[in-house]
Amino acid sequence: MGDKRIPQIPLPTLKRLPVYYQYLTRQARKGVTDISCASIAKAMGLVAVQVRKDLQLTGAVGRPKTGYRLKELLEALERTLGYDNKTEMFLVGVGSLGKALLHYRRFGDYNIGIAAAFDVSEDVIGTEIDGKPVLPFRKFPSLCRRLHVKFGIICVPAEAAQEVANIMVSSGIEAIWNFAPITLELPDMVIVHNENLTASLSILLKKYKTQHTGSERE
Amino acid sequence: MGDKRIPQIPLPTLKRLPVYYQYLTRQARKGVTDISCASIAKAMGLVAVQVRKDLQLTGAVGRPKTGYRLKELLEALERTLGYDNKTEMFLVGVGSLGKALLHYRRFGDYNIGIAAAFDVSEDVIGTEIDGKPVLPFRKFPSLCRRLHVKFGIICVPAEAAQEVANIMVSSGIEAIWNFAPITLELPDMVIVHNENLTASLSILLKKYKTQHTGSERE
DNA sequence: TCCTAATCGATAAATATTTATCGATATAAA
DNA sequence: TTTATATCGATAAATATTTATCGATTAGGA
Repeated sequence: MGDKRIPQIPLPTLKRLPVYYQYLTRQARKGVTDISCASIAKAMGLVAVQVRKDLQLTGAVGRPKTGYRLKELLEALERTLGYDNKTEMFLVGVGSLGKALLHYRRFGDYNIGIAAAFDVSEDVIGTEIDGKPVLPFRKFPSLCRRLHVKFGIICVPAEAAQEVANIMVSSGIEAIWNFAPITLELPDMVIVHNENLTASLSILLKKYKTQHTGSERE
Repeated sequence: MGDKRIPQIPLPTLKRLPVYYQYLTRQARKGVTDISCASIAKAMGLVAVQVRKDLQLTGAVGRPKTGYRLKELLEALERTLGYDNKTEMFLVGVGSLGKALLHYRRFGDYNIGIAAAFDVSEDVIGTEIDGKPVLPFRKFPSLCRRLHVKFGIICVPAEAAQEVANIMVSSGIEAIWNFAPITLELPDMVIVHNENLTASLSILLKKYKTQHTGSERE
């Protein structure tokens, strides 16, 4: 079911790589030039072997006794994660969450930008948020095709999400970052990545209760 | 490293349970009364055995031929995920993301509420967002103790996150939902759940590139 | 009433991921 | 120059997770 193509990088590793990258960027800014798996692991609450195995998948090579050259390691991560090419996205749904994402500056660090936002509400159409124009959603298909945008962000309510996704895909979008708490039904070709904040908060809640009310009573 | 307590529910399952819950709630609203693993799996892009195994961990019991009684299943999930008790949270950092979370209505569906927000900026202190007061951060410790709030949300910039987390913990917070892109160093007792939006977007990017530029050239 | 088909629950197999171990090697100190 | 040691890379072991299989059971139709 869904995409059966074998990923070159296991998903658990892929989830950790960007976090390593963030940490390593900060270390580089502090002036660190060489770094070992052990120190990375310590900072991130992991074990060294795991970090080593993850980093091996980026093609980076370290050296005995001193570890990795930080600069080389960052470059390897950038190549692996695709930060070395500019990526433009279109966002749909300029509610409070959509606005928050439009304000987010950090995406730029990874060569990712939101080119424009779309909505159906007259209240926001015509405004600009952090320099990005908010356009009427009916213009999405033509603009998407014209600018060859392949990435979409869905920030509309759950009820509207499937329809927005359908229009996105028929307009040429090939990868969707979905903040609506529903499972989108789309062709297997389309990459969907769900960001389900409520579900995520729910995990925190359960982890807490597991630890504090002991094991399930039975 | 970190918490070594064995979780009763495997993390991958725990991540899926709230998503089942969301889907099942919608089905219930549509008037569905009985539901099978096969149909749930189909809707969510999973396989039936996996859904069955996940649901078994909630204690719900299904019946041959008809599947689960939806009402019973929802109750089992609510018990398992802790939605059956009210949870109050404090949020720190009322930037655009913090505001977006304060506006989020869906947390209420799970009996989770943000009781108040805190910031150091005079621009927001004293305002109300969706009925929740924004208070000066210096009042956090006393209020936190007084109201016995155990859950904190961190929406401040990365540079300030560790300090905010420290103050949270010393004020009695026991579980933190962290939106800052850094790994917090805190006592093992404290549950931390990271919501790293940039890292997450990065995963989408990589999945896309993996599928479209084929396998790593080598 | 009897038969068929759909479904669960349990067990087992397969696969994926994490963790341990160990030899080789380069750096830095003696 | 020699030696001690931190580290990597590779391989192997352990663990966790997903997927397959199969018997038992129940609803619904013949």
